[in-house]
Amino acid sequence: MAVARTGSNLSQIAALLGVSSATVSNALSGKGRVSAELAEKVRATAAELGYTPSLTGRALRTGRTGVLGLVLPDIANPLFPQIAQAIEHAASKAGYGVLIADSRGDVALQTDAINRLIERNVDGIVIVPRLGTRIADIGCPVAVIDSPSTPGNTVSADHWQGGQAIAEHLVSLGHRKFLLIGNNPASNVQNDRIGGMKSRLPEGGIADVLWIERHEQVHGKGSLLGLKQKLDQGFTAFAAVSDLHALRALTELQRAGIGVPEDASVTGFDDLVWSSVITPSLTTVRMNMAEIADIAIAALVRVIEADTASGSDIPRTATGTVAAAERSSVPMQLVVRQTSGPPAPIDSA
Amino acid sequence: MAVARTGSNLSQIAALLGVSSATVSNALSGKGRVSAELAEKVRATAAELGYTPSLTGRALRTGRTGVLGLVLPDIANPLFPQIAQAIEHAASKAGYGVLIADSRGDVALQTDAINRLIERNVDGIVIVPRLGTRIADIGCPVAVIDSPSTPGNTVSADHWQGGQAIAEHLVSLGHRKFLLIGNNPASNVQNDRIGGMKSRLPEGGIADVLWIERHEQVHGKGSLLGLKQKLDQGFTAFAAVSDLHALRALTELQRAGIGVPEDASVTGFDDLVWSSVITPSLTTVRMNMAEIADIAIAALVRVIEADTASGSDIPRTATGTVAAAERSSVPMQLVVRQTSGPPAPIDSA
DNA sequence: CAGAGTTGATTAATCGATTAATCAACTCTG
DNA sequence: CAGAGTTGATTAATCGATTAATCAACTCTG
Repeated sequence: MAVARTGSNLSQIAALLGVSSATVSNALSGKGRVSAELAEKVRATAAELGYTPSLTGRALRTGRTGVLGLVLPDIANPLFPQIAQAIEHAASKAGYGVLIADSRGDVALQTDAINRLIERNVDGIVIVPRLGTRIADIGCPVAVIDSPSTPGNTVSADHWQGGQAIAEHLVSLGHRKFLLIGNNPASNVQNDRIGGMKSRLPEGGIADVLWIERHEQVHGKGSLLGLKQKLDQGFTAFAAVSDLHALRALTELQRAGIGVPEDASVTGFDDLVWSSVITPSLTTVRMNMAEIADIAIAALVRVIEADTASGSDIPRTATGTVAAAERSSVPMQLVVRQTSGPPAPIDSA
Repeated sequence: MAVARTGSNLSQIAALLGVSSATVSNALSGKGRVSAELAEKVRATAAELGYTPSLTGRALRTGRTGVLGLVLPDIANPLFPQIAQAIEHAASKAGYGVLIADSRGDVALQTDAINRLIERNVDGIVIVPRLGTRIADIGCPVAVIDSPSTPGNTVSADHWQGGQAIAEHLVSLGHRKFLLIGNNPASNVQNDRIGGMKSRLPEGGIADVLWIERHEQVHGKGSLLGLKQKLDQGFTAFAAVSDLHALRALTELQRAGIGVPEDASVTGFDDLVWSSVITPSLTTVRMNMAEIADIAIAALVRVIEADTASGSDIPRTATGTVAAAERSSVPMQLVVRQTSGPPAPIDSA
């Protein structure tokens, strides 16, 4: 029944050296009192045998699995790869593995996903909540990556500042009449981005917001956004809250024979993989996911280790805390490419 | 030190009922001999206490962690979310968790990623290998999702048949001169797709292949593909091996003032999220990822369970087998949207 | 009704690592 | 040189679940 593992365990090393397994454990962890020369011998034999500690054995004894859960409710989110990669890398550096739990885009299943992770005894959870979802007290340390304006947010990109950066860029090019394209007004992220853009409007500037979900409820899914008419109304800058919607706007304008960027500028958010290869390539704003992930993991690990240190007398509910970080927002970076340019001279004919 | 867990374990239930923990274990697993009424009482108290077995304890004893690893070396792959979601769902149905390991797009790091998973004692690994990588004997059960033409492939979409479906569609619309757009000729998936498309060429049909990576080595990254000239040379159908490249082609054509689909048809592969919202929406081919994942997980679980059943006397190397499935390819499905249409009438002026 | 067989439970070992408690052998110090 | 303190190790319990081995109490059968 016992599985043939990589071969070595503590007692094998111990037997080989004629010492107790406790001594081997102490030597390798550097915790107990072991003479320098014996410790060296232990390390040598461990290396020779290719010993890797059984995380299962350790987990059973210490109560910590060394695994974090990652919950990304909005699977359709094209940022998924970037986020997953960054989190995995940051966690791996901190000595943790990452278990994924998908909620198939369904808000109700988000709780299921979280429970599945908890059943597997994850030490903590990183969650990028679906729009509007409040993270209830879960009973295990959590780091939330959403937006700085969300209560309980651990760390996230500074979407507001990103909006400002895009708006400043467009304003400096001479644009005055903006169509801001969002998807769902319930999203904190989208609201921050739009708020940031609006906050940098020049005097006399105009910024209408087009919410795609509302538009589609009226005109049907995948319908045109009517950007040609907007252009005729004098809008020259089409600033979307995501590259996804920017792409939609760009192709709709191109299809209508409108030149980008000569006749209209288009901008996005997120710098998705294809943003740089389309023609014209997309001006956008990028988040520093690596840094966000590092901060989130660091904050989470801090809570986990504080939990363990404080011992078992603390009631479980107290451990259901949302991790806090000193820096809760990371600046976004403007990426100027080809879809933004000065507005066409006004047709004063 | 002991962590305050959800509260209940086998011995607590046992103590509460005044029986031994072995009996509780037997009652819940249905393995040993337990009277029907006692079994019922055990189940009732277990439910009452909200007992969930400690997977760590079980793992230590049985040598199986109930966790699978997922290796997706090409993180930039926009299919990532779909794949991860499908695998997680299939694994979850089979009672397994999914640990991710990212190799940051680097082939060399693929091995690192795999080793990290093995150190965490995953029971098996699902891998979508990076182009051209052969999966060496890993020392743990593996399921490979690549392409039917790859040796050692467990299951994958039938990329060849997908290519045929797209080609048949375009041929039936009247196209005769195709530009097939690929990225890297070392990719089995891309070669299958292109091979499939070529195999359905009508008599006298022409199909050139444009490999983007080679093109960019000459003309620089993100450079134009020169599709306008191709159109002038009589090419009417631009069939890419991925939606990503189809999007690149589409925007390049649109930017050059060429109407899609009136003047040229464009098709992709994969049905990525944005394919349906761009204008015109993209004709493409979709893989049935849910079914592929189900088959892959089923095959993997079969190997894992066979391993365990056969006991520990079998040398470890024997367990490094690639899982095989009865059905190793799953048909792709043509999705006709707006970017494909009949070719423009020949300018016989 | 003796002996075999069955039923329903318990005992005790085990998976690997960690760690508090203990202990033997030194080394000091006054 | 007795007693306190230190050093370097071992002992043994523990985390939770599983399971082979054992056992007591029945129920048959010839």
